[in-house]
Amino acid sequence: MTVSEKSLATSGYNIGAVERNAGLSKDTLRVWERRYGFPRPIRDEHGERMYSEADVEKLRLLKRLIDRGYRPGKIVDLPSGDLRKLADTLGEAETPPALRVLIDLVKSHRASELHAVLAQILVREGLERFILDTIAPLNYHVGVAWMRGYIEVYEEHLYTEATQSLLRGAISGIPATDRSPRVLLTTFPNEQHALGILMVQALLGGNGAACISLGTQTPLDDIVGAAQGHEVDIVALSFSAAFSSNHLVEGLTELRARLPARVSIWAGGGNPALTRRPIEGVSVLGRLDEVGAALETWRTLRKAEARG
Amino acid sequence: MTVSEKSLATSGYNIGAVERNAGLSKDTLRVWERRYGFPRPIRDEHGERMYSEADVEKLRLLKRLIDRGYRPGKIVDLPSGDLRKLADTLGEAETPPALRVLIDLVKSHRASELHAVLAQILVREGLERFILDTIAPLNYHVGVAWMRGYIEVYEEHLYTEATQSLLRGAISGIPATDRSPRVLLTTFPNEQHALGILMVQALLGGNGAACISLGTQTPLDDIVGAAQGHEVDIVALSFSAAFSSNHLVEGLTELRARLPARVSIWAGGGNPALTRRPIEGVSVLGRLDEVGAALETWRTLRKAEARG
DNA sequence: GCCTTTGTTTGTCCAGGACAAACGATAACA
DNA sequence: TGTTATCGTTTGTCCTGGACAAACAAAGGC
Repeated sequence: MTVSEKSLATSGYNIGAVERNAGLSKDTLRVWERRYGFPRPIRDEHGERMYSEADVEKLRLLKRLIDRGYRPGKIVDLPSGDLRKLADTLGEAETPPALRVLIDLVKSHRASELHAVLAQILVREGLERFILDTIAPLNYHVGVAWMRGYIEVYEEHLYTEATQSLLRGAISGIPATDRSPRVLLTTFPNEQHALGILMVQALLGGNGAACISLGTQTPLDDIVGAAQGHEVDIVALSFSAAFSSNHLVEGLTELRARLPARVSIWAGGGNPALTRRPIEGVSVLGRLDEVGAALETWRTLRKAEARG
Repeated sequence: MTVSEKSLATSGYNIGAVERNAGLSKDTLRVWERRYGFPRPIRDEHGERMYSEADVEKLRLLKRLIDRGYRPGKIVDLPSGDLRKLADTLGEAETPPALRVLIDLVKSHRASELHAVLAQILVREGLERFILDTIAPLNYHVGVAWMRGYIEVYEEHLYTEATQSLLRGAISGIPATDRSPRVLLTTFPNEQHALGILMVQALLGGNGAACISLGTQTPLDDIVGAAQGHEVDIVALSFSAAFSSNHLVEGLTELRARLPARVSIWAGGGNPALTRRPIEGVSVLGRLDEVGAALETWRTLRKAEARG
């Protein structure tokens, strides 16, 4: 009898299955049981934990709230209903009707229609306005909708796919250039959100910079290696709200120390740590619409240096 | 002293980093140390394991060989050199000159040139042949080159970006359809490789199937939810060689149990566990060129069912 | 030959202790 | 008033060493 057959037969989850399903490590699950008394799964004939469907459901809710800043000790004793209400009241901003229509397309699983409508907007408004006025705010509101439980994880995945597809299509339409600056785009390990660097790549490419994207999750060593190998002028990194603030500060500080001074570092994205305290030698792009200006500034400065 | 400063100073990996890097669980790493005496990492000032670069390197080699059917106890004592020789004889095929040229472009950081050459091949050969004859074998050989240390992580990232960009561009050019089957494409959590599902999406889309991609790393629950929400006929999953064999079998078994019988499951990718033992109710696509045939088979069967 | 049984290997689970990093509150300072 | 240090609390990850089921290999019986 295999493990999964066993868990199916008794209709419960073993600790490994819960780790996969709820996204909480085995160590965490055991230590929560010890400290908070939840979850307290029944044991099978060999003393191994068997979690119920309700346990896993509540663990998922807890994980969602903790990701948004709640602390386990404060909410672990609340019943599932209260947790659900809490998740509902999290998002504050009203969604504008134009975006609401798009989110409803996501919600009703009309993937191809969503893609078509977005493509239409892209053609009508042009790449830059499309990103600044549609995709960036839409990202935010999809995030809010997800947090409220209004859309499911898989619906958010669907949205991300559609957007990525459009952006990559638009980027590949930008003619290659050797104009400076050369910009390396990526994220640190554990940062999975690719949309940030795609948007920046599109904006920079549209302004004639030479972009080299490494996708997400490049180890620090390799960022340094790539910056040297490709002889870039700027390393641009994106940080979503979920990324650990400390890792952000430590990572950027270490990167700054290891890159030659002539290579600029740009950091952007929705992470609050970016606006908390400046990091020496790192430029923070608070919003996407600052990208164009930052590029102009860089070119002006470099020209002045060349002259002086 | 922070984690990254610490890791910078002593230049080692903690056990969590090794788990991510070599794909062996913490439990496994500890029990190997207890049983085989390898790896025997030094300890930091708090008694925590600090693995060396060489340890991680050898662990990666071991993992690769074990995935191919070798048993830990038999090979763990061999020196890295012998393991490498063993691994070399596994990846039997010589890299054909045509692919060699492409890999050398990766190696010499000529990103735009690589993109241009690939785009040329795509136009000349058509999407299906491009994928089957160029991208699929190239993927394999880039993987081998990385394993042998011939190319760096960031060079592999660069290759992945170029390929993704081309494939997504091609996919977005495929007109939307409502022809059956409806196929949901994604990967399990911890499986980050997106190229597998992109290639399948391109092949299926080219054959008139309606594809819905969720990107990578969709939790099991959400795969089930998406399959229902989108009313799909087939759920297609991709598994790279690095994905844990145990999680693969358990995950697929659980998914099979939770999806209605009328929904087919297709599994593909380079993971050796797929070809080791069949999983009931799961179709394994050993190679990409089986996708077309599998699609035909599905349509024939469905037509027969409708008649009978 | 093939199927069952028995022995060995191997990965995952367990308990309960420890501690660094993250967090939050309070105090000191500009 | 607002911003930076200090200190206690919370929380996740790591530790040890034991146990055992599942996977695998080898030997036995039909």
